[in-house]
Amino acid sequence: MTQKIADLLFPSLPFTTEEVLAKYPSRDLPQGAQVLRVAPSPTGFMHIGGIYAALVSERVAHQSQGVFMLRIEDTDLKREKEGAVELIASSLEEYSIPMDEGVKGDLTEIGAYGPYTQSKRRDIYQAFVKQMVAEDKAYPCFCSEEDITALREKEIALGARPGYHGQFATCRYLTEAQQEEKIKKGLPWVIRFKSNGNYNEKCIARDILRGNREFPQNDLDIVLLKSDGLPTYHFAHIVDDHLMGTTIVLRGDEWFSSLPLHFQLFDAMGWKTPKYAHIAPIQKMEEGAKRKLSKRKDPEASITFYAEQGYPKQSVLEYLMNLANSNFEDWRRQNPVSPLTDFPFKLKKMGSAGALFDFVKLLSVSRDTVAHMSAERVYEEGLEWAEKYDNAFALLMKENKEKMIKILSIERKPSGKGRKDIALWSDIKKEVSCFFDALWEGISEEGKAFLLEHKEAKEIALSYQKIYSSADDNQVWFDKVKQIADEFNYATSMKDYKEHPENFKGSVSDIASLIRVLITGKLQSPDLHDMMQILGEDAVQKRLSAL
RNA sequence: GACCCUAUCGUCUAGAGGCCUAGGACAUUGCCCUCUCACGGCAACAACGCGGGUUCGAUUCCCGCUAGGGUCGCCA
Repeated sequence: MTQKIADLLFPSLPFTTEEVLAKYPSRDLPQGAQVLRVAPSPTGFMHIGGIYAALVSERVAHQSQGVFMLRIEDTDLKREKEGAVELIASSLEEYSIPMDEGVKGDLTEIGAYGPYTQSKRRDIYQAFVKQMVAEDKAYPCFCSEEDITALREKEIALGARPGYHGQFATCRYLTEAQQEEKIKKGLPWVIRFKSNGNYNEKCIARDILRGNREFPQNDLDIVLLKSDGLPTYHFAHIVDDHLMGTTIVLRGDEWFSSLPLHFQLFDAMGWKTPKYAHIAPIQKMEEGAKRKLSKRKDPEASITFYAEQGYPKQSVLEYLMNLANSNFEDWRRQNPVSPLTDFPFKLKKMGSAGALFDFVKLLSVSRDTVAHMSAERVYEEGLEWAEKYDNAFALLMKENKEKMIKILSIERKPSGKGRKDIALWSDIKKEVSCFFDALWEGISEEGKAFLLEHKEAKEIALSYQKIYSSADDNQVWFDKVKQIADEFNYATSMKDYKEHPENFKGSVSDIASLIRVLITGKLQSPDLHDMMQILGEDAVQKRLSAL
């Protein structure tokens, strides 16, 4: 009976649902393989939470010998921004999150279950929606925006639940003749789901992370197909994830409440439901309260923030992985140089409460990550960053490649137990500034304060200057520092000093610090002897006599 | 308003009735090491939101309360 209406609504579709289904055979995958996808909207903004979800999804898929897809959910033309798809695809590429199927940075698509861009799947959705109308599982609705607003007001006034449901779902009760008349009149329409749910009865929603939860059944006749002919999220989700063979739908928390609806839709189509995992959004602390990272208010919500500030991508990934599975850091200690992909990630170990993004911890993770890198890699990645965000410094780095690598090599050990002064690529400049006249900013505030505390700083510097030689090896170098210490009545051994501090003006530590301040401008630096070797005799002499 | 989710040190968390005197990491503090700063090592500080049950026993199970968060769109 309703076939007539279905034909009237969709007079010319290029294929039937049977033909579509035939083009999407079930996947031939090993036992236990999972198929996951990440499905962002091209809004021109790449949220850090999107990378988080993608990282986790990719791990689950590839660890199980499965498939990871990138699907573009562009069914809302109003929100779409130019270049947004490229941004999404290239972000995944930059963060080394490899996808097997989907849209690539150059906008081409790979994979046999496409297209992976929803706006290119319009006919597919329409074929299924047409079938639903024919089967009386969906119906056209001619309500205008004003009608819907009026309906809501009426419901609220009556104390009823808002929404298009039950007796309030006016278009549900239109006769076929009425439908036909309205269609022929050219009234705009949408297709709504004819829900058979009863709000007063319960249903069970299963979630991998939260377990089985009880919900009221869904009785909302939600929109399946919008007046522009594109599907809503709900319908696109059902159709795509069925056709593409998704086995686990990993998505944000905000979808949890839609679970009864989605189960109901799968059921109406006669399809097997995938498993679901809802993850909590990343939060931030503001005025003592946690709240979701907002793309409007929080620059750190966007991954461009991390790129600009110079956060190494590896560090961000390590931190996110730690947020996802807190035992990651234990594993990392045991396996300091293994690739991230060796970590046995467990979806079930993810927490269900929203995690607070902790920049102090991120920085700590990053220092550690960088400490494990070779000087060459630090140079290369640092240069890559500088070329985008600090041209002048990039130039200097390129002109002084060998010297830069020598500087970065000081106290750098493969074990990662060496220097930890670089967390961000933008830190490199500060750490090498004393080696280049163009960057040298003189003695820092703390350094000046230190010098003021030591009245005889100038004499010490001059005495030391006389005996310093760049030919000295580390041992000789330090013996000379001690010699100066002795000369000015500073303890040459820390032990002596600690036992009888009253016998000395200070310790060799003060002498070393004094030299360090004059040479590097700072109170902290990697190995002083090595620093002075690289600086060279002339520059050292100049700095020592600068007081 | 209705429905749903979440709740352990400052932060990320471990914990799935006795293994908990609640463990780890970051941060903080102290000590040690050392040829200086750092690195590293050791230690300290520091938490089960509140109230009822169930139980011989509850951080763990149940019920309230409270506090955060989410959903209720022709946005995803």
